[in-house]
Amino acid sequence: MSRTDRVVDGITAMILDGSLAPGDRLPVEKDLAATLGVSRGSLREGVRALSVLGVVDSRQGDGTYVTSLDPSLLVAPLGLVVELQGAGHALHVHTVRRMLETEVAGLAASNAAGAGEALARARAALDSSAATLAARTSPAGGAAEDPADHEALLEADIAFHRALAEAAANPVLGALVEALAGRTARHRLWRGIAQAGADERTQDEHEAVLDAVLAGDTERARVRMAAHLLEVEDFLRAHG
Amino acid sequence: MSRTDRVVDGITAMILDGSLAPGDRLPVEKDLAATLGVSRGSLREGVRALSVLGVVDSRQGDGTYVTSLDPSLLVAPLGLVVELQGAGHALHVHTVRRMLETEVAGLAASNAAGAGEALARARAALDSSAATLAARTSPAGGAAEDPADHEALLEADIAFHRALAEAAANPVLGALVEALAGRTARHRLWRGIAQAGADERTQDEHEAVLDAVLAGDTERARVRMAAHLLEVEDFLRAHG
DNA sequence: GGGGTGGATTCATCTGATGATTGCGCCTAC
DNA sequence: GTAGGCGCAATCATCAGATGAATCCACCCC
Repeated sequence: MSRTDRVVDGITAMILDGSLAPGDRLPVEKDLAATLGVSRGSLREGVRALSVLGVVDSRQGDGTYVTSLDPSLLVAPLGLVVELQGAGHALHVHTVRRMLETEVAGLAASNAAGAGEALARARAALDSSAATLAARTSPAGGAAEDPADHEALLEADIAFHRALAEAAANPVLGALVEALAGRTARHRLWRGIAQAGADERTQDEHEAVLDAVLAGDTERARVRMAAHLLEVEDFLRAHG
Repeated sequence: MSRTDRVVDGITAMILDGSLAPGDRLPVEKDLAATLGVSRGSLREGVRALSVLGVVDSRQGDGTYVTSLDPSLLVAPLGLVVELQGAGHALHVHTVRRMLETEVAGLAASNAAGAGEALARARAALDSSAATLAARTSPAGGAAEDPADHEALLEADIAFHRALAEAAANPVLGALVEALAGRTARHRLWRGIAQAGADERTQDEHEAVLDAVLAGDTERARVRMAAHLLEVEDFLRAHG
């Protein structure tokens, strides 16, 4: 086992056995290096690795702290990994995303009564994208999309799905969906959707999902979300 | 942006734009450090971080290579992250696991015809655990479980779910399930199940799932897997 | 032709030093 | 007495150089 691995294992072990809790500050580099029996260089490599994983956070002039260990933080690096998959497993990734988002819609519908704020954000996101679609200069299906419109629709799409995930009230589920539907992946998708002139249809599908969620109709919400993402998958197959 | 981040971004960018493909060898540390404009120490921190993420692999005396970038490799660090969640989000994690495994069962049933080998391994895993249950000295429900039996049941459980995931033929899905149902998490679960004397029942549930999968009955496979994992979740709530 | 051996290459690790940033206590001015 | 500014100490960030360990590969001997 390399020195760096010893560092990573040592620090995670300290977190697991409770000697380091979220928010706690790690010993200074020199002391921690001595404790773990490695040099400062090796220690820094290990700490940096944990930093990339979102487990700790180093601040110059201050110290190194254990993060909150929130799922959203820790799953973030998975997004990078999804990017690296490239086109090879894009369809597989999206299949999993569809499964998870379907459950998100179902849970959000079940929780509709207690998730008013999150659902209001979902509503606002759809209003925003509707306004963009109504106000844009070029007609639907035009090849010369306004890049600003494109960006606005992408933002609204992300906001909509994120708000639904919050309404589902499962942070692990939300974090995974966020990681799987990465920004660049979505960027590619939306390009294809816009080129096919299907952005208005996407808007309608989003509206249908939200209607079912707001009505607390779990099954309809699930089916509509699944159908929506199957459409997206078709775009992946056809234009991806 | 720190130097190390520059290193991570630089290397991932090279992979994304195709100048580095899976299996390729990275330039030697000195050259790469010069290219990225950082010292060797900073370069090593960045490379080590990517190594922990499973993106690259350094071998002393040889060189540093881009890994296969298989989902199973890249999702592995997620397992560590799940461990760190501790009891806080255990139920949330398992809820997501249930969702994914339900889909695994469904896909495995759909693919039953073309996944004979994987399903044979699932069958073998169940035979193994059945033999363990039949041969064990202490009667069911005994508090004094044989640790060896406990370990054997755990192994068979892991093998069963893994074989099903292979039959589902979606590597991303399989990798996620593997990460979510980590070894130590399962260890805790099985302890609770054994103490409650429910290991025979678990065996029956596994058998029911496999029957439906082998019959190619997607819906029955899904329902039975979901029901099985709901049982497990009840143990989490009661004894976790 | 096959197997062993040596050198060259490359990563692994350590040591020491310097700069940048932050936090905190003290000190001064009002 | 209080508020604001200043300086010092602590800490991480980064660099440079040197040594050890593992691997690969070509060469040589048999």
